[in-house]
Amino acid sequence: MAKEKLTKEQEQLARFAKALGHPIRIAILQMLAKQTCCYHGDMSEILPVAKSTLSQHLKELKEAGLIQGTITLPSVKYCIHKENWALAKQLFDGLLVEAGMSEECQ
Amino acid sequence: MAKEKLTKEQEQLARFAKALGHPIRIAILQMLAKQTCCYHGDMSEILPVAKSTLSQHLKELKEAGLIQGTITLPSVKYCIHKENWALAKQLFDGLLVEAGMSEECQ
DNA sequence: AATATTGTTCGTATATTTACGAACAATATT
DNA sequence: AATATTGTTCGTAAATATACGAACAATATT
Repeated sequence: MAKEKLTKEQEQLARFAKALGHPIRIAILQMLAKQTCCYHGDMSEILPVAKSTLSQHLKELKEAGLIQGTITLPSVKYCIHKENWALAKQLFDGLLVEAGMSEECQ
Repeated sequence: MAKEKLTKEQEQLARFAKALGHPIRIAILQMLAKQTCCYHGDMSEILPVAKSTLSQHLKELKEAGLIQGTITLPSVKYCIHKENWALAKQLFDGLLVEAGMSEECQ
C-alpha cells in the first residue's frame, strides 16, 4: 500500500471548508459580505444564538483566517479577511470546477 | 432581540461545507474528479487511512449527497453526484463571489 | 464446501464541536 | 466610585467526529 501523504493544499481547503461547515458561520459571512453589518452586537441581535456562542463562532472563523476583527470601542467590528478569502475562493473554485467537469462514471 | 431563523440555503451550504471539511474527503473528491480512480479499493491503497475509516468518509460524502456509489462486484465504484455537485458549486460560488466583492471594512 | 476478495458494520476510545449561562475585563457614563 | 455597555473567557454538559481493528456479509474462486 503506497499511502500518499495529504498535501498542504488539501489541508488548507479542508480547513476553510470546516470553518464554513456551520449554518451560523455561513450567516455571519453573508452578513459581512453584504456589509449590512459588521458589529458583533448587531449580529448578536439577529442570529439565534447566545452571545457567548456567537463569540465562539467568530473565533473559529478568525482562526481559520476567513475574517478579522478590530476593536472599535465600545464595540468590535468584524470583516472578511480579503487575502485569505481570495485564497479560499481559488481553492474552492479549483475543486468545484474540476469535479464538475468529470466524466460520467458509468 | 429579533432572532432570525436560518434559511434552508444556509443549512444546505453548511452541510456541503461540512462534508468538505476533512482533508481525506477533499482527496477523495479530487480523485473522483480526475477520474483517476473510482473504486474504493484503489482509494484505499492511496489514502493514508484504514479501509474502515475510508468507508466512513465515503458514507459521509454520500449522506451529504456529494457522491454516489454503485456496487460493481467484486468492487464498489464511486462517482461525483453531478446534480448535487452543481448545486454545491452554485451555493459556494454565491457566497464566495458575494464576500469577495464586499467593501473594505475600515 | 472451503477459501479468497472486497467493503461495510460493530465496538470502542479519544478528541472536537456546539451550546449555554455565569463570571470577568475594559472602557464609558452617571 | 458606582453603574452600564460590550464582548470574551470559563466551566460544563451533551452531541459529533475521527480512527482503528475485528467481525461480518456477499459474492467469486478453487
